[in-house]
Parts: sequence; structure tokens; C-alpha cells
Amino acid sequence: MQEIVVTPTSDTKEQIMNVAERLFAERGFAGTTLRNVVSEAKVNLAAVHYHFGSKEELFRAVVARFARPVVEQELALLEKLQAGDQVPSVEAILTALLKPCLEILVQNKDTLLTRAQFMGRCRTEPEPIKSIAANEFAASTEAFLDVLQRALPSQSRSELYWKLDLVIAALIRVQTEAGQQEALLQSTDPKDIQNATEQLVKFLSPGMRS
Amino acid sequence: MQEIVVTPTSDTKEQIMNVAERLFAERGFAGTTLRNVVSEAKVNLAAVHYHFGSKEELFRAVVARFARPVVEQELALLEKLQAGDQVPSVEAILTALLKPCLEILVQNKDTLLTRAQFMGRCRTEPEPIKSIAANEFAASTEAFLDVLQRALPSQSRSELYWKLDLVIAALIRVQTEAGQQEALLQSTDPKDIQNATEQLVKFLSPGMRS
DNA sequence: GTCTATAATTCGATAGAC
DNA sequence: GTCTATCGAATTATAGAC
Repeated sequence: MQEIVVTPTSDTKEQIMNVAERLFAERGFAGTTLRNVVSEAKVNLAAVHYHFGSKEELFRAVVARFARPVVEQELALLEKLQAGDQVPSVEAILTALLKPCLEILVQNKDTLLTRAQFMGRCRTEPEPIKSIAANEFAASTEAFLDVLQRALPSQSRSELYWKLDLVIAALIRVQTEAGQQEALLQSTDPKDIQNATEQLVKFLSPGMRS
Repeated sequence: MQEIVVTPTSDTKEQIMNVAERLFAERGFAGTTLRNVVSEAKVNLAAVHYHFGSKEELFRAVVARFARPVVEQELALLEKLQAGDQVPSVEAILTALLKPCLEILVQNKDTLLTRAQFMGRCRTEPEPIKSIAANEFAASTEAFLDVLQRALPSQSRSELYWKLDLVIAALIRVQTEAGQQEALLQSTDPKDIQNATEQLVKFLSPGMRS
């Protein structure tokens, strides 16, 4: 009798994505070579093209793998926040936006802060890399703008737009600088993440109302 | 009688730096090739090495040319702000930080986006490029931290550090997005700049205190 | 100072054996 | 699926004529 073993992703494919995510985060897309990736992943150079087709497709796969759970969680939190036609507080909205992004750090201790740096890197990459990442996050951005409009009806959508944009810019900066000296986010300790989230919400919320 | 003509920089050298600044801003350090630069600058490839020695030294020169006048003006404004041992308000400090950057960059409409993007790039480049830029701005960063420490003595220097870092991140984001739809800064009209500065100060000041 | 020509590497991608 | 070997193009940097 034959044993059926489910292997959704080969070790090689996963290894490539893990190393690529870290190197893309540290050095950017252009600054990362496939030879750097395969060297650290201890796989053959040809394996990258066999599994992904090209360097850009590899980036696309890495973005999708980590962005989709984040967006999914953000939208779920927003849905929950508006249950029963509630109008959530600014603090609650910002927490729903920031917390999933910051908490994803704690999931895998090995990746430490590289996922955070990768997300920050995505927003500063030149085209066409930047758009690949932006498209993955577009759904949650629109949803947050809608909720903010309901929580702060006296402000124009334009005003809320640039304010939300600056909130995301702050989030990305916190992630990108995570772990460095005097940064807000120092470790993957859940208590540190919780503390950073609260301080960031306190820093940004008053400005949203003014 | 001989006319003494002062030519501090050759046309070639200046042309290379102008194009390099724009390409570094758009594509980052690794994403920019010297052939891209000399092609658009319409100079010979060897001229880069003759004038600068290497790609990294070219970047160093571009950073210095851009950063030094900005830092100089910021330090002068800070000096003036503290005349007579005054303790300036948070709003006054932030205005001193934001206004020169927004006004200087807007002086030349063509270079607005480039210089803003370049400043943003400098903060997200991998080492050792990042440190080259950080060192150029270190003096003004330290000075602003000192004044903030006097204005907000109850907060630790670490706290003020990441808050100042987020203020600068917001400034860069406003500059980078300038002119785009629903952006805070829409034009180079002085009244628009004044308005954007005030709104940005109002958005950020409450968070500095909390 | 500016140019041509080229050295010396490195890059992404592919062909084909196993 | 994994490997070796390699292609063609691109890269930074130099040498040397003018």
C-alpha cells in the first residue's frame, strides 16, 4: 500500500524564498543577485529559474507569500471593528492597521525583523517592483480610508488620505528601523511589540483628529 | 590686464552630479549604473572615474553637495530659536525643521521631486551607502534632539529619537508625494507651502508631547 | 581633460546530461 | 528536479593616445 505524502512546497523552493526575502529586505531588489541567494540557500543556480522562471517572478512570489496573510488579517479586524454598524474610535482603527503588521514579526523568531524590513523595502523600490508590492496591499488601504471617513466625518477625504499615508509611512519607518539602536521596536518579544504598537497609536492618533 | 574667472566646478563634473542625483533618487545606488549616468549626462564614461574615482565616491559627492547647505541652514535656525536661552515650543522646533526643507526644495520646481526622493533614498539604502548619507546629516539631527530634550525634559532621549525620526519620515513622504493626487503639498505656491507646513506641524506636534 | 579600447568580473538566463 | 557548463550581455574600472 502506498503512502500518500502531501508536500505543498519543496524544500528547495521554500529555502530559496526564505533567503530571497531576507536579502531583498537587506539589499533591495537590484542589490540582490540570484547567486547571493542560491549561495546562502545552498541550492543550485538553475533551481531558481526552474521553480520561479525569473528574478522578478521570485520577488513576486515572496511578496505574495507574506502580504496576503497580513491583508487578510487587517480586513478581518476591520470587519470585526464595524460589527453592528459601530463607528470605531480613531485609536481602534489605527491599532487594527498597525498591529497585524507589527505582530507578524513574532510568528517566526528565525526571520526576526527581516519581514518588517522587507515590507518597508517594498514601498521604496523603483518601478516596476514597487507596484508589484503596492497591488498586494491596495485592498486594505481603501478599506481603512472608508472606515476613517466614518469615524472622522468632519474631515475631507483628501485630508484623511494624506494623514493615512503618513501613518503608513510611520509604520514602515518603524519596521525598517526595527532592531537598530534607539529604534522604537527593539525585539520580537510580544510585550515589546504590544508596547511599540501602543506608543505608535498614541503618537499618531491626536494628529488624526486635529 | 587679466580677468580672473572663478570656475569652482567644471561643466562635466557638475553635469555628472546632476544626473547622478536624479538617477540615485529614482533607482537607488545599486539600481543606477555609471553608464546610465554618462549616457544622460552626455559625457564620457571615463570622465566619472577621472573626476570622482569610483561610483561610491560619486555618491559621496552628491550627498555632500545636497546635504551641507540644508544642514547649515537648519543649524542657523536652531541657533536663532534658542537666542537668549529661550526654550522654544514644540511647534516652533518642528516648524524650524520642516519649513526650510519644504521651502528650499520648492525653490526650483524641476528639482523638487528629485531632491525629496534622494533624501528619502539616503535613509533606505543598504550599508555602507546609508551611513555615508547619515553622517552628513548627523550634526543637525543631534542639534534638534538637544533642543527637543530641553523643550520636553520629561521624555527620554530614546523616545525623542524615534519620534524625531518619524517626523522626518513624514516630511520625506510629503516631499516625495508632492504634486500627486490628494497629496498634502500640491504646488510650489508659497501660500500652499505655508499651509502644508502648518498642517504638518499640527498633525505631528500633539504626538510629540504624549 | 577627453576620448577609445579593453581588461576583469559579474549578471540573469538556458541548454542538455542525468 | 538537480546538476554542470556556458552563453551573451552588462558591469566597474583602467590603460594609454591625443
